[in-house]
Amino acid sequence: MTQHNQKDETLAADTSSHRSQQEIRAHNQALILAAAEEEFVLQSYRGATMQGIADRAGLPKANIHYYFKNKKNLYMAVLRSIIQEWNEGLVTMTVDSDPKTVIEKFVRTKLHQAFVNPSRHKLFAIEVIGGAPHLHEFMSTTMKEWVHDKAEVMKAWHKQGKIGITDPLQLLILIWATTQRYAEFEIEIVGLMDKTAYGAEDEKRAADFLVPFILRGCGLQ
Amino acid sequence: MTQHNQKDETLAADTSSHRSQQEIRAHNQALILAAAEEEFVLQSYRGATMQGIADRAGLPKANIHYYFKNKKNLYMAVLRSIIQEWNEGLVTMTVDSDPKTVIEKFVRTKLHQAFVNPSRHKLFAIEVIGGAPHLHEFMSTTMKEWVHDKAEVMKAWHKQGKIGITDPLQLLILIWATTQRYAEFEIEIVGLMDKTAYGAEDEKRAADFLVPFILRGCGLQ
DNA sequence: CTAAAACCTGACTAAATGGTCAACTGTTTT
DNA sequence: AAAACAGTTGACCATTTAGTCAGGTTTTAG
Repeated sequence: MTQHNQKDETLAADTSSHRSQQEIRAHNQALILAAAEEEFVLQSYRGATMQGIADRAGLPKANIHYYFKNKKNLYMAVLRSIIQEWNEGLVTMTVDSDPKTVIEKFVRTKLHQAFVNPSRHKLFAIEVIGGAPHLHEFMSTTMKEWVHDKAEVMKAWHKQGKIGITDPLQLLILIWATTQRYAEFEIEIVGLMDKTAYGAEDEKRAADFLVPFILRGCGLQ
Repeated sequence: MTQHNQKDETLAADTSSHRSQQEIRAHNQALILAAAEEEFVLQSYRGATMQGIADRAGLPKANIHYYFKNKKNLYMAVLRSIIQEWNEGLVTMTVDSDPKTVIEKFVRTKLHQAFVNPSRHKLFAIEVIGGAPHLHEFMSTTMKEWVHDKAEVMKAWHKQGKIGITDPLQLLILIWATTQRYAEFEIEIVGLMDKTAYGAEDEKRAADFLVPFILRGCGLQ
């Protein structure tokens, strides 16, 4: 509303001894977004309260409303940052790429994202499971294009005899399912391993299993 | 609203021309549980309202409270019915079983459950993603025992050279992830296939991809 | 230095919602 | 038949919570 005023205007120069308004704004928005992400995951949209988010961010509730018009607005902002990360994690994949290399890289990237930032994957999952009411646009444009594009590449690979997969969509679903699972079902998996949280070795353990398994499944080993 | 005509009312002994109280009770409880399941999936625990569940069941709100003490009670009842189904879908798996047969059966069973009753899988997933606050007991007893039991069997298979898997837990995670994904992410998957709902052929398409892929991954083909 | 702009926040309000209850109707038992 | 019991429901209440706002403080620009 009243907060789309000055944006960068200085970028580097800041000689003030106090925190500039830009810094404050950036800092607080990041603080709120992080708090909101956690709260929305733990409590889901309706269960999360603005007061809870405020407490987690260490700010008064009215301040949350100062930066984000309303709850929905804040939720959308969190989703937007997740989509942004999703876009960054994309592997380049062309007809001339080596399937084994590309698929291994893709699996490892997605798996790493899952272990590094499980909250985001959980939130995304909850949104999709609940019917993706706020993600329709993203899923029917960006994501669909990407999927169809990659499916074409994989079909070409198959024609060249480079890969044993005839239904690329199913493979993409499988890779997403298996990698993201470690984030989404963190509590269950950690519990089954008699731990309380993932250790550094768990991503490796997952990758050591998953990468060869999937390559074998694709007939690439 | 008032169209709950009597159904069979024949069951065994019922000479009355009206519905017996037992029938009424069973009927209404089932009605409410089904409505609650949908509502809890779509809105998540806090988002679901007793009024919403009542509307979906075609009953006045106070009637929901007559059958289920409170919201939590109702939610737990829904979870309990899900766990019951989970227990029924278990494949018998011993050291002497044939890995290929057992794994294929397991995958097909889980996949079928996912396509037949996606709502339940969605609800279970939301619960786990949100930290499984109501499933701790189930996960730390029944489920853990089952997993450790099957892991032992698979380790024995590996020692006998019957299977190329050294980390059975990872395999179980993968099978659950890939099969349940079709239920949990129904909206996304259906959207990517340019449909609005699964058709009869989609379970087959998933099975035709998944079963050979997983068997290959296990080195069983 | 000063005025404007941006930031901050305690106190308040309106709406939503879980849960209760008393009065009622229909069924079962004796 | 009639008492006892089970099911039904509109009206009500207490609590929670998103969102507002007026008046404050701090930063920035001229």
